[in-house]
Amino acid sequence: MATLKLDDFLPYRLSIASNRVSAAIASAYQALFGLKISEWRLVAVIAEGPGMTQQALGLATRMDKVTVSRAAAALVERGLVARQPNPGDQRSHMLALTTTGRALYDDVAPKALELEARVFGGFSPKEIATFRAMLDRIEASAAPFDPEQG
Amino acid sequence: MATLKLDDFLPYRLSIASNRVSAAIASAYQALFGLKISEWRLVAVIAEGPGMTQQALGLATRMDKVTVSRAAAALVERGLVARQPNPGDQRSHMLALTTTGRALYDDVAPKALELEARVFGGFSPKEIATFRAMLDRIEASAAPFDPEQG
DNA sequence: GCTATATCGTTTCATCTGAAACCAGTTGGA
DNA sequence: TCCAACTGGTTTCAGATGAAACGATATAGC
Repeated sequence: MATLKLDDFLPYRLSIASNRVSAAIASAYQALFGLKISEWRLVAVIAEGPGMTQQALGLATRMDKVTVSRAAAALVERGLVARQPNPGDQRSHMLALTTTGRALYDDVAPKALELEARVFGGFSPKEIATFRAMLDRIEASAAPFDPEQG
Repeated sequence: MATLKLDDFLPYRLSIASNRVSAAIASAYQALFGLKISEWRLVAVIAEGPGMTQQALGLATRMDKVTVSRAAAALVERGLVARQPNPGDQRSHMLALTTTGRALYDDVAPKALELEARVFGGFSPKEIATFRAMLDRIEASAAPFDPEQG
């Protein structure tokens, strides 16, 4: 008879920790900037490399195309992102930050890093590197099970 | 102008890794046993220490009382869990596994450990301990922001 | 060219989640 | 012994999520 203590079960611990962090971040973004996490992710990726289609954004953020569609629509609606025609394909558009969007990004980014610093504040640079590498390995070994092929 | 590469942002990486693992586990439980993660968590905790109220289960699994209520109802409905009167308080019940429920648990637990082993297979015992300790710290430092208090 | 198939993005629908309202039962004071 | 405040649990409601169906455009094979 196998025994399993829930508190020792790593997938459970991982889920709890991740949910707590996400909840903290989500409520901060919402309160400070009226942004959802999915919207913030899009802004961050578009800021890095403007002129991406939603399909490319989905790959970059590992989010579902439905989520991307809704987040993009909200950002366009708020005037933070503009859609430009994609010369090569009329089904899609190139997304870029507007001036307002850029200003918001410049505002949010430092706060995001600050939040990260608070949550991972006790970690040394070496520990951060170790943790990041572990997440990579977990992500890779969990992916095969996962239907979504990000 | 702060720059933030999403792929380097730890809360993002944590969320992605956790979601992948959860999705893998959820679909396995669903396919093999018809259990949701919340239901499985309840079964695991009740197996460890029978005779808990839903309130205690919520604390042990860190799940919302609504989630616990629904998971418990589903398990009772399926005959895996039985409610016994709580002599000290008529608002609540003591939950325990039925014989069927115990049999299911004995069936699920090894599979759960197997899945965990597959996802964390590349980790040495020392790495597992390190990772667990890091999750503890993250959980602790994210909790203060989080409205839900255990 | 023309048609079948594939792709980008949106919409619809069914499910999951938790906040808030709610009901039943409990407790602490006057 | 009341009644007000509280607590355990359920129900209701609103938001988030993703699978599947859909419309519009692109592409490949004939």
